[in-house]
Amino acid sequence: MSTNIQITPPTTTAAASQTNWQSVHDEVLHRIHTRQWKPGDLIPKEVELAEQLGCARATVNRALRELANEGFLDRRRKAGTRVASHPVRRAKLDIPVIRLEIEGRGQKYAYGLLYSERRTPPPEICTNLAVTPDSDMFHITSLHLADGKPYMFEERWVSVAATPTIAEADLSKISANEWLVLHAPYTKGDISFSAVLASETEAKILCTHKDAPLFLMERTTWNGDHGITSARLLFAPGYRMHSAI
Amino acid sequence: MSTNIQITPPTTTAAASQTNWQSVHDEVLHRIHTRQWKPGDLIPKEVELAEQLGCARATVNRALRELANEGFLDRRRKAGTRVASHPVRRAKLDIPVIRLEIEGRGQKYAYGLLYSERRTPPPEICTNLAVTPDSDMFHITSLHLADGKPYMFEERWVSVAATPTIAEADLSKISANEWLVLHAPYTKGDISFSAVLASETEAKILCTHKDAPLFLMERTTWNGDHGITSARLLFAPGYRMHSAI
DNA sequence: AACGATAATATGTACGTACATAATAACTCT
DNA sequence: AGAGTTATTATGTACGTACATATTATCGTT
Repeated sequence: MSTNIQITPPTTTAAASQTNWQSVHDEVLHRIHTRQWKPGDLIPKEVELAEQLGCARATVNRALRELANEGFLDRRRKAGTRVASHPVRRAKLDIPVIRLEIEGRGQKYAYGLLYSERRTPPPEICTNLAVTPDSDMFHITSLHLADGKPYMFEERWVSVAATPTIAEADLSKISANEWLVLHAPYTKGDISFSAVLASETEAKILCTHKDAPLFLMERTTWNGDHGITSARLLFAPGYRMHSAI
Repeated sequence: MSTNIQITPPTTTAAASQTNWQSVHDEVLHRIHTRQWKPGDLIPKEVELAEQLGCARATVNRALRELANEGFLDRRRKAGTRVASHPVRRAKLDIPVIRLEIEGRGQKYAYGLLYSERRTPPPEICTNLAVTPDSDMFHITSLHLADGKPYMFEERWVSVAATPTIAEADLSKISANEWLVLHAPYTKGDISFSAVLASETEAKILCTHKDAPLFLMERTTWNGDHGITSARLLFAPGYRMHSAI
């Protein structure tokens, strides 16, 4: 089986591109972009590509696996690899702790606890987190500010059963969000985004007017079957969430 | 031929799990979740973990690499691997072709071209896509419907230079969005989300009232240094975008 | 003490081999 | 022909070895 002639001692030479998985990745992507391989097309099998490009199958495998993750390829055993026919674009949303998001833009972060009470949850939270109506929970509302201006208004329910130590946390110093990130790991969660109108109260808190358009992020997190927290994050008018594709 | 003699899990736990990268992944995640390894902690090096878990370093490497991608670990050569101290949650947003999104929910999709003109772009599009004011472009607005009800209103500029064949596309049959996905691959793009109020016209088109809160998605895509298209997608009230974490 | 060169080291990658798995294709039996 | 079984095949994974690379740690030299 004919070695591909691996060229030379790979040392030293600033050889343009040795055949690494990244270059295979780029080459395949290039062929897709230039439409040599069109959506739906079956591309050569790993062994063939490896031979063509002069590298090991493992290397091709790595490259194609990444491309499949990124949504450019569809791969199935035995059936082979084809260019995704409906290129689902996969945007990666990094959702940082709000403090870091603000500080990352060079603004000054501040945080204020508005309200905190230990009480039983309302019905919609029960269904949301799958807890009983007599559960021991914290209800917390707080405001996050950037450069002194209201940035995000947070309303949150936290299950004490799921995170017993929260009773000891000083939530006037650290935001519930941030505390939870550090102390209450979760196994799954979901997040949704929508647009809503500001209520009278919300408007007052965010220093805007009633019926202003607000960006709303709703998050629920779980640890196994245990609902941990459910949060409603309302961003001040003008907020934009963005991401590269 | 030849039955491979499955070498059954010899020692270790009766756990049905063989040591594959997935199980290493889960085990590490478990240790993070149970706070055996806390945010900021340095975890054992790959060779040690491999020994502990009875597998090859490559297997551990694969598992840890995935965990780093998911944002749970920070890895640096020589410095080792530590639990991410500010767990950035990485939500994967799949942004499908709108038709598939609607059909995927079992609703009936319909599409109407409202307006299409070949003309030069306004200033904000020029800066947006880095094209000259005398560029040859298409300006297209259209409406996407789910079960006969307005779902999303699309306003889009497409550079003819970047996608010559669009002149031949029948945009009353296929949406510009979908046509572009199939015929104009891009190398990079960005996307942003915000909340806005419906203008008079927008309200009429989306069958809602003026000043209704609308979810706005703005997308720009590029092929290399070539701006391809810039779109403004306005979703009817009630729209929610969601994602798992 | 400051600085620069050098060694040490954990992760990153490449490769070849071997086997596992899923899905299809081919075949057999009724 | 239809149903069930077996063979085939492309991807998926595991492993050991070897080497690359980015940092950090160490050691001299000034």
